[in-house]
Amino acid sequence: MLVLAGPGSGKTRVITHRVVHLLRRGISPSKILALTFTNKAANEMRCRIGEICNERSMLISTFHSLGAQILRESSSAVGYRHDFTIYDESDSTKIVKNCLKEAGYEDRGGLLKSLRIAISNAKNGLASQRQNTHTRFDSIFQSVFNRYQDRLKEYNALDFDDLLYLSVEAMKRSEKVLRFYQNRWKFVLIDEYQDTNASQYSMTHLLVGGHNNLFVVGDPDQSIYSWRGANIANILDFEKDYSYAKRVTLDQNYRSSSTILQAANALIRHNRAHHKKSLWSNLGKGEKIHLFIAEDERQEALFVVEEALRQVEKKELPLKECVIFYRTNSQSRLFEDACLKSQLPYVMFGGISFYQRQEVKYILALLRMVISESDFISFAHTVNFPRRGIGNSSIEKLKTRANALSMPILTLCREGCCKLTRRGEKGLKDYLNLIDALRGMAEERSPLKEIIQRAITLSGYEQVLKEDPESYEDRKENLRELVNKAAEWSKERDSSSLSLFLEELYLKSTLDSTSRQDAIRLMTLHNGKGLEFSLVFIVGMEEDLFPHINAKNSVDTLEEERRLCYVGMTRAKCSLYLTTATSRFMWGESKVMLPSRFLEEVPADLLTLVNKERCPRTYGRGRRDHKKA
DNA sequence: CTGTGATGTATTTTT
DNA sequence: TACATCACAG
Repeated sequence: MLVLAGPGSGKTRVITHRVVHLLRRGISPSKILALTFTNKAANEMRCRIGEICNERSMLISTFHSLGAQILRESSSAVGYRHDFTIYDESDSTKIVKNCLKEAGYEDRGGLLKSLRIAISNAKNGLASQRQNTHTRFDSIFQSVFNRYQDRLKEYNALDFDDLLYLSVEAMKRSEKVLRFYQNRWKFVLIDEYQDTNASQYSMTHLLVGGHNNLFVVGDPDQSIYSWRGANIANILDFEKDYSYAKRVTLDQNYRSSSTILQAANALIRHNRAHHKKSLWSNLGKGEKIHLFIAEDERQEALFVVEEALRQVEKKELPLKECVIFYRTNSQSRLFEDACLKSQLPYVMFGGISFYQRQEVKYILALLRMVISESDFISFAHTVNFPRRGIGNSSIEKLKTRANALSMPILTLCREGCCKLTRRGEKGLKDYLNLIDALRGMAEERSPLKEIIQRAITLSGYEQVLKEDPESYEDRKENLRELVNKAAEWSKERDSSSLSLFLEELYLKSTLDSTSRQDAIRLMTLHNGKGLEFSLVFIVGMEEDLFPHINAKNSVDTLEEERRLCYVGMTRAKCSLYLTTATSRFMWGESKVMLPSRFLEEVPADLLTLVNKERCPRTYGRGRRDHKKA
């Protein structure tokens, strides 16, 4: 069954109710699998199902978590041990960097970044089917890619893409594995199907192979992840792939005023091939869409924050009903500052996620060394911090040696035959003692909370933090939060398994303790998908920022920007503000900005200019009343 | 090995 | 801007 569902038409509701329906019909919850793309979405679904029928034992998971689970159970089919570590983007980038160096190339002209992307694409497109054209890039790619894969294996680690790619491989290579999973889940439901990439598509196809009992929900007009491999054809061709599929279209919107929907419809109509469905609602016209034109980015931020406060008071809304959407993370700082200045409580989503903060990352890397003997990246991250006299050249020496003897890095260190400086030898011994002490605790099944607390103190990290009083409290607070999270997690799962805890943390981009706080939300447009708010600001509506300059050289990417704008607008229930600045400080200099074409694409009669009197000289609406400077 | 300061360089979106 | 890398001194 294919459900094509526009924004606000009750997509998630459809899935939750289908699950509930299955349960009521007596289907065992363990036979049901629901897949989402984000943990946030998975949690929400879990809660909503729980509210209705108090049944929590079915698997509701992201594709990546499912991949991890499959590989924990069946990784031997693809030649991996089951106790692998999962590397995030920054970990794998470090490896690529090393490989590039080893292969004898310099990272100039963004080569590193292109390689990262090429590697990811090769895995996501499944089967590294890059044609072997003999360009320079291809030869570099081949040698780096091979090294990269070797390193991952050596470190007993998988990157994010491997979680999908290798679980597909496992099912392809082993009939037994395939059968096992096909029998395990007899009902598969997928949310946001338009975001599936080739790996996810194959995974789905394989999983439902035995029964074809598949229920997907999605909206081609909300596809905003093609840059990470999502393929819109997966949803458009659904009826070809599954010839007897039924299709249902949901086009009544229960969220937004008709003005907002009209605007969004008009916008998306500028795409060549948007799915022909027009949203409608019977919630009334509501207010016009507000347009604010600021002189510069600071005025923009100030206006947005003040206006948010005004509206929230006037309409007696809770603060969390209000969101500020921006295109790039770098814009977030402006709004953070403005919120601080106006003493407006805020929560920022995305950005530097919790576990990527250096203090958290350090402790997590240390903990990973507790479970892994071969995780070189975490080793390099922790071995000389605090300073133990083991600098880059020593680490390099250890790495080459481990590689030559094909021995896990820690095992090598224990052998103690590496001819370091006297200080280095001593430092390394201290480090090993630290790891072993923590291992001892883990083996005795000490509570997670205590292991982590011990890691913080015993490593001497706390002392190091104190040296920078400026940031001490913040960092300490983050670590405290990590400890709390661990305690909470243990209690919830009734488990004190360090490895399970780490895995879950690494697959999570955020720590969702903030989700209930009553504060205004700051996030990128991408982060907003699936959410709704009474009061929405979309800021930085300027050419080259939104649509982003990098997206402007092809129609496909430009249309994706437009879909992103569509997603943003349709988050709004009753008030929508679009703001733009005529000049903006970027790359160290002030630049004159032109209003986004998306503003022109919204019918003028749906808009109202907020600040006619304050900025009389600037841009008016439409070509006709565009003032000449 | 470690710390400092100069110099260069690249700036989308994320599981 | 702001982050990474490099050269150099201690």
